[in-house]
Amino acid sequence: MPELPEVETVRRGLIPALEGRRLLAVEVNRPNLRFAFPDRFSERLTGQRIERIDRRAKYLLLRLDGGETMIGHLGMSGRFSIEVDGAEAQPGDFVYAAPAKPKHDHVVFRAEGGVVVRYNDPRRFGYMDLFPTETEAGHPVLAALGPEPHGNDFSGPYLSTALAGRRTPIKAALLDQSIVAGLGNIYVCEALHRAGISPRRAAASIPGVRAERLATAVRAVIVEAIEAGGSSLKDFAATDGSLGYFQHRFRVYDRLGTPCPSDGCSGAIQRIVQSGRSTWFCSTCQR
DNA sequence: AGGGGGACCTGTGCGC
DNA sequence: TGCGCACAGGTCCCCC
Repeated sequence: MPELPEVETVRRGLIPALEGRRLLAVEVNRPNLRFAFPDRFSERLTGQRIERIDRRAKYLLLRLDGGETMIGHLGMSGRFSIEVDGAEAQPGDFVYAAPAKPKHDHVVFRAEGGVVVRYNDPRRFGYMDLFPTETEAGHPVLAALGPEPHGNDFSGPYLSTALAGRRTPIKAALLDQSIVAGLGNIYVCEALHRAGISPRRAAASIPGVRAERLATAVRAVIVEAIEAGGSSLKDFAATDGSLGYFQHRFRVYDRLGTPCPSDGCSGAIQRIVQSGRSTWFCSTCQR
């Protein structure tokens, strides 16, 4: 499912269900997702109060009152759903849609107030770990991440410097989480189209004003997508079962053959493959 | 060292 | 209807 806007949407959905609540039980239904769960995963979570839920790039960070943080990544198909146990549900409670196939409910979190949060992930590319919060800066998956695309550290000058000397296509560079953290295939395609830059162009050939334009496009597409609740492909739903609607604003992603939406452009959207992944773009206005 | 390709998984949609 | 293939929002590892 998730790039940064979708993960942020999930975070916002989990907050009312979990923040301030203690975990009463955590069922782990298999030994691993993409990697093995850490030692005593369930035991270390049980009894902990979730003080806050943060996000870094595509990672969710659940801050526990015992001093550890649970980190989670949704991979390609991970999703959380929330239910409130019928007996404890109150009018107006966040009673949320159940996921499709229970056989892929790999982790079930039961919290105070009858809250049941299920992690469902058919492809199991997701990931969960626990670490002492004070060691966060050295955590292997977090240490090398670049700046958030809508944060103050991401700018035209930063991007220009980060891309210097890179022979790789700009499409691949923007997917590199150490350059900018949180973009995936959708938002890279969309940002390059907005910036009028070809996905095939060498990253190093985007200095100065073009880097400024690209950074602006990246920021804009991420901010708009967060505001829209992310993009819902297939049956993706946020934790509350609602759908993001940014997919209706896609200009190029999965739009092969449709007219280019750029003002005054007579091109049509094409699809190519780069590093084994689809890229959609307009070769008329993206140079 | 940077960059490309394959691997990890299951599900779905399409053409025949 | 069934079958096989292509493809899917991510990232890690290996090899050049």
